[in-house]
Amino acid sequence: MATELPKAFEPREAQKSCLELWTKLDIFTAKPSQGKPPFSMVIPPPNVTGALHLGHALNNTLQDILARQHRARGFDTCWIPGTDHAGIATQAVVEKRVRDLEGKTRHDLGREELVKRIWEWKDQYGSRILEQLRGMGCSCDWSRTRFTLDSTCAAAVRRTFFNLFKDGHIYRGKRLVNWDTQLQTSVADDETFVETVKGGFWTFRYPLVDGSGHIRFSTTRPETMLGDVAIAVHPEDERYKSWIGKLVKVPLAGREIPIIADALLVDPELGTGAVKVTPAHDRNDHACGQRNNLPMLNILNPDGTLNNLCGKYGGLDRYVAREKVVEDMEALGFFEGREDRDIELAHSDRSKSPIEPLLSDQWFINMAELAEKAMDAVRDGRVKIAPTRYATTYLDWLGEKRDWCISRQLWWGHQIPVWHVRCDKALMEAKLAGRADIFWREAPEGGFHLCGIEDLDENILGPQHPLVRDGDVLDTWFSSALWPESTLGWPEKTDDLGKYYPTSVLSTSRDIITLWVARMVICGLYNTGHIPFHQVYIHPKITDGFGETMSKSKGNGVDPLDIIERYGPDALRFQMAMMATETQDARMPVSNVCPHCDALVPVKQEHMYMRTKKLACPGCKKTFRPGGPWPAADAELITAKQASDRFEQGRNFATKVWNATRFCLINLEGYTHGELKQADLALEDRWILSRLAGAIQGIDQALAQFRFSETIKLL
RNA sequence: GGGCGCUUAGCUCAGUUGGCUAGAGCACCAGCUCGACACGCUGGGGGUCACAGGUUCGAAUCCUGUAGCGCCCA
Repeated sequence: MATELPKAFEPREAQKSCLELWTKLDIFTAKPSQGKPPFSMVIPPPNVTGALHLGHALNNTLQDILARQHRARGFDTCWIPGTDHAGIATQAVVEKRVRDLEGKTRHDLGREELVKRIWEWKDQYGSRILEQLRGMGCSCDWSRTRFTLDSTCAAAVRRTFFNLFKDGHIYRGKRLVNWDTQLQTSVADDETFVETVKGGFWTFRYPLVDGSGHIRFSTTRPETMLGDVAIAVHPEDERYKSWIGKLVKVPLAGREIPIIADALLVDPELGTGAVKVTPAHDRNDHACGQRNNLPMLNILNPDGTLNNLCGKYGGLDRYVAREKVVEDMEALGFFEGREDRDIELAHSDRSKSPIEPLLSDQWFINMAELAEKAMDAVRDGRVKIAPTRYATTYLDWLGEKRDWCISRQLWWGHQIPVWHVRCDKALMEAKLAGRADIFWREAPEGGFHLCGIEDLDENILGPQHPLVRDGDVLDTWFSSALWPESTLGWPEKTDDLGKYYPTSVLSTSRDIITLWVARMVICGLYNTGHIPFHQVYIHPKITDGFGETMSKSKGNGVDPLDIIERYGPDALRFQMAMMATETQDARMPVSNVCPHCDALVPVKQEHMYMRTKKLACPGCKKTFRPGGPWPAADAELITAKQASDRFEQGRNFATKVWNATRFCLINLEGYTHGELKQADLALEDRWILSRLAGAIQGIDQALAQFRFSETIKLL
């Protein structure tokens, strides 16, 4: 018993021996055959692209506290770790590497080769996240580690899609996407940036068909007149009230379109008070088109030229056509003037070319029925959300029942298991009769869609009718939405699924309540008939010293390993739990550690977005690069680690515990363990024991309410 | 534009159904080389609880309004 501890607490040594001990004892592996009651959680899978920052550290610390508390209280605890393939983000990273290193685009490589490269990249870098989790001391069941693209998850994705397709929840529809005309692909909103460009603001007029006058309107994109299907005015606008319902002529298209009333699209104070409506090429117009049941006329080819709907303008680049359209309108006397204007225009991150809103074919999940069931699960209390106010976010969003667009024009992800074919219905019926693993139905664009549980042979209908697989992949959230059941082995009836599903607690960030939490409830209910988790805990967010959330693009994330290296994992965890208060987000002002003299140099707001490439230490005057998610090491400048004196409190607490233990061990030298009788105890000993019992009780109560900060104080 | 949240000490934050003199850590000041611990111990200064009204015996806490900040959705 008489082991004297070293005088100072060395977190690094302690961490090493703890990790070894934990591994040796294998205490984190859940064993469903044990008779203990289950306590299970799934980790919100971080993107394989990114390193973890303090936001993850916070969430994972809180989950670890819950896991360890339940383990200590005799639960069979199963905390499943894993990572997310993060379609767009990951593909973009690897595409950029290929472009930078080899000067090739993904089209040069081809689909198969690119996907192979991404897997290689993932195998190389994906483990970093799991190392970070281990380094933080997370007590995950590593034997059950999953990846959203591994075979277990793939089986769940396939089965879910097949069932949804068969049950008629999946349909093909049109949607406006951000189209990159140079790369000829759609890009996500967060892959675009807005830049102010010099443009024009043209005013034209269309003649009323009954000859009673003209209606004037303005536009920044004259070429879209070729796709106009209506002119909208405000229903209360006295100038136009009597014109609503009348027809006007679009001179260059020879089409007659109605004047309609739309209070949402039109601001009567702006411009002429009349707006042209091009529902296929503008977001607001598209919404207006849907509200008013207008046709959608697509006038663009994928390469940014006008298509053959545009008559003599067909084949012209949209910008050439713009000039031509203006000229022709002027020649016809319908042009009223042009003024210069700065336009806020979305550009593609990758090609830097202007984005065109374009209508394209996509796959959707119909939310009407599925969303209602997910709402019921929260309304009747089967799924509890803490803090309770976030239930509103969840219910409001689901209440809109907006259909979920699940197709993405990418190569990295679960490819949509639908094959297109054109042939006679009789052939389909003959060839596919009795096949329970294939479901088919007529496609709205003609021919048939076939969905298979396994990949389909393209010659299944004979060589005259080859199947063509849909090239799109599923939205990353589709596979994440299955995470609670897929990680436990569904659709197989595994022991894990029986014991650990539904999971006990889901701890996550509030910004994905809709994208992730709601969809997990939807899919969990659909797949298993049961909710995926009993409780949802929404944790606060860590922001930087200026109240801004940490993100990769802002460059203000802090690597937990920097903190661990300087203060130790216990300090990190202590501080994370300390910051997890009920009501608000917590600010974490950080400093760069001068790599030369170890001085702390506070991070300032102007260092955001990695604009500052070089800093001088005010102490030793030497220069370094501030810490951040840089893509690569800098050959000339050392990159600073980051630190914050906030963590000293945690470090000091860890030292205090260490020394108290040391004190006990020194005093217990020669003491043999025996039974304690309350009567023998001195008053001060009884007091200590009662305080201990009180603290344990208080902590259990606080944790049951997810009051982590309270817990730390009780310690 | 709609919704949610926040504003308490120099800094970061607690303050649960309204109820003793509004608390903690860091920073600051003073004193402590005492056998666990200076990454420590003891003590101290520091607040018009964003602002303006209201309800109440009593408001940081409840209500209304104003301002500023943040987030989500359009």
